[in-house]
Amino acid sequence: MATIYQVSELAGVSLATVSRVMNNNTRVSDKTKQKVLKAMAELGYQPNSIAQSLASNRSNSVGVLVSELHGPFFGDMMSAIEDTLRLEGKHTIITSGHSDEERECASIEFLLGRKCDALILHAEAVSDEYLLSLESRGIEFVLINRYIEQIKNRCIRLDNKQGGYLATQHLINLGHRNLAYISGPKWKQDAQERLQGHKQALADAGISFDEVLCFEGDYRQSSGSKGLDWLRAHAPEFSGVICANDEMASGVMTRARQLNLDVPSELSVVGFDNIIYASYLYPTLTTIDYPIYEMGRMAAKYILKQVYEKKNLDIKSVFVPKLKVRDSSVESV
Amino acid sequence: MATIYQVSELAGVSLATVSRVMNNNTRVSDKTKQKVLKAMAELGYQPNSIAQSLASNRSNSVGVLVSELHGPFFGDMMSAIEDTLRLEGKHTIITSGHSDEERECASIEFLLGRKCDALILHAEAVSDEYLLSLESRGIEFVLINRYIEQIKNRCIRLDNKQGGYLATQHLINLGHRNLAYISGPKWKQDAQERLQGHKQALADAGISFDEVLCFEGDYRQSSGSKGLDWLRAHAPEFSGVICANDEMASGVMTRARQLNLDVPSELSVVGFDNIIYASYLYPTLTTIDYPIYEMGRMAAKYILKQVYEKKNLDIKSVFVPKLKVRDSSVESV
DNA sequence: TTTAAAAATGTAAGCGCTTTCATTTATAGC
DNA sequence: GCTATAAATGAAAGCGCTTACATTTTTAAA
Repeated sequence: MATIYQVSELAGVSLATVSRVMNNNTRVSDKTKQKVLKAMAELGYQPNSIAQSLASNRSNSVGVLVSELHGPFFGDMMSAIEDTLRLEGKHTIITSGHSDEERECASIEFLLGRKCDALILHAEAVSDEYLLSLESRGIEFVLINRYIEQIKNRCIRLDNKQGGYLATQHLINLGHRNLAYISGPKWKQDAQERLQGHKQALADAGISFDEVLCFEGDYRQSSGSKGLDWLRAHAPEFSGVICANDEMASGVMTRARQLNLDVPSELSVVGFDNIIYASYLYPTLTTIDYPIYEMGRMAAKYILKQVYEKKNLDIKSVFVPKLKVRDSSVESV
Repeated sequence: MATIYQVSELAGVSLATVSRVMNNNTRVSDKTKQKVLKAMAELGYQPNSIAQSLASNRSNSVGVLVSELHGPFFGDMMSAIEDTLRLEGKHTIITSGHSDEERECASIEFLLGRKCDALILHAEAVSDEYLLSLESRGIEFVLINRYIEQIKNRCIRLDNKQGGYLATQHLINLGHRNLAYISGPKWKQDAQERLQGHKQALADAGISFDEVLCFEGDYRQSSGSKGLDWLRAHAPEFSGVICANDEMASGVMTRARQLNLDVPSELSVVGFDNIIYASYLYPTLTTIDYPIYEMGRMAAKYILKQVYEKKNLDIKSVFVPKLKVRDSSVESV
């Protein structure tokens, strides 16, 4: 592997000059520049990124923390981030935190140990204080799907409350009055917000919220099934159920089928996220679209702008959810 | 950020000694070791991984190439790899190649430029020659789901042919004689092998293979739907369809429903891969289990063994597919 | 004790770049 | 042609580690 030294020798210039043409910022005469470029091509020179990092104190890598590496939601998020960063020659180091405080923390420190220039975090379990402490440590980062007032400009988020509102309003508009809700884990911010939106929609329609119509799931398929069972056992009758994500909605539909409860004629189901296979389910799932790809892209842009000084990037921090009506919800009879 | 120099000063030893306790391989007396450890703790010292990499000519990072960052299949693969490598303090740089020769190539060179110690590749589009050239460049890598005779020990793969065989045999055993097949893109090795298995199973059952019962899809949901339409328009009657992956099978089921064709009573469907939501579909999908998580883990182990000299790791290169019977396939009437 | 071998520790030369500062060369106004 | 200034280039000092080799200390056999 050729080094900068060999290039400088072949081109008959100093190291500094070669370095300059590589980082084509400083003024180098066009003539020498061509000489250097020619030498580089001749030697098939590739700068050693490790050495660059050490000397410039910049690794050109950004660390990403997701909850899980699998799952359609995070897949889209990672895709968006990697696509965007790669175009600028930055690389993406991905870790998963499994929604666990300790593991999220360990992942973040791991990324920092790797000298990432910045972090993009989908951190669920770690405390606000910890995140704020990153800020005071001078670490560059951006949060996806989390809101902390003190650092709101670092938060790329969806208006989850509005999403919860839309989902519930949709069923109310279809004439449903008795609605069940399957929530995500209540310690998660997005779960809380979605539930708030649900309550608000009920209130605005003059329907009172009933605790017994609300089941706390864990965002996984199985807890949708479990939730439906629990609700049927404990709650008064209901004609529709709103789920805080699509996977639980899928669980509800699966279980409903086992119970010979027809979706949507006997039970309308609404999900949240609009993950790819929401439209593969039967019936296809009415849900709230979460523009995670766009948000991932935006997070990457934020970093490009703040850390890598790319100009002309408009940063938008709050995204608006949209109702996606499909076959799993119909008018109440 | 404390450096090794400050540690050495505080501990009253030389740089070399500090370095030695960090890489706790060489002999350092227990007494000095404790002194150094204490100094490190006191300073909150974290080694600079970039400097380590430069000095040791080892980045402790492994590059991973997948086709897509999203999708349940690659999600599991990445999970497995990251989980395994992280335990050893290695990090994972992920890129996607989108099944496109140029992009796969660019990704690989990108990873190499980042000085990855090794690569784990799910390369579909790049040529055998290119991959062989990596070998001769002295690059450490392992291939997932691809077989090249000359470097077979670097290939972690599933017996795709056997999988195709099992899927078809399953329907034959259920009494089906008229079977359609929806293949993946024929230029992909796994698609070819799966189709071979299908043909073999037909042959072993004394059924002749009919080109017109075989549709070439692109592994995506939509081409399953398209395939079903095409087959119904062009092929003789069939009571079962084997799909080269689950997504296309899902497409078939969706389209069948639209056509009022009942699965499984009028059409048995079998998929391949056993991705997570194969069991969420309705009816739940009979499929071939692809132990991608185990294979990802194995690829990572291969690297740990070959590149990072971890001992006591058994490497297994060929994995065996298993039939997973669910509700989408029944006896032929 | 004496001494040779083994164990522990230190010295210093890189790893391949970036970047500050000094020096040389070109440019232009007179 | 001669300066004053700007532009281009070069020299060299790091960045924070690892590691070959040299040196010192310990251990144990004679």
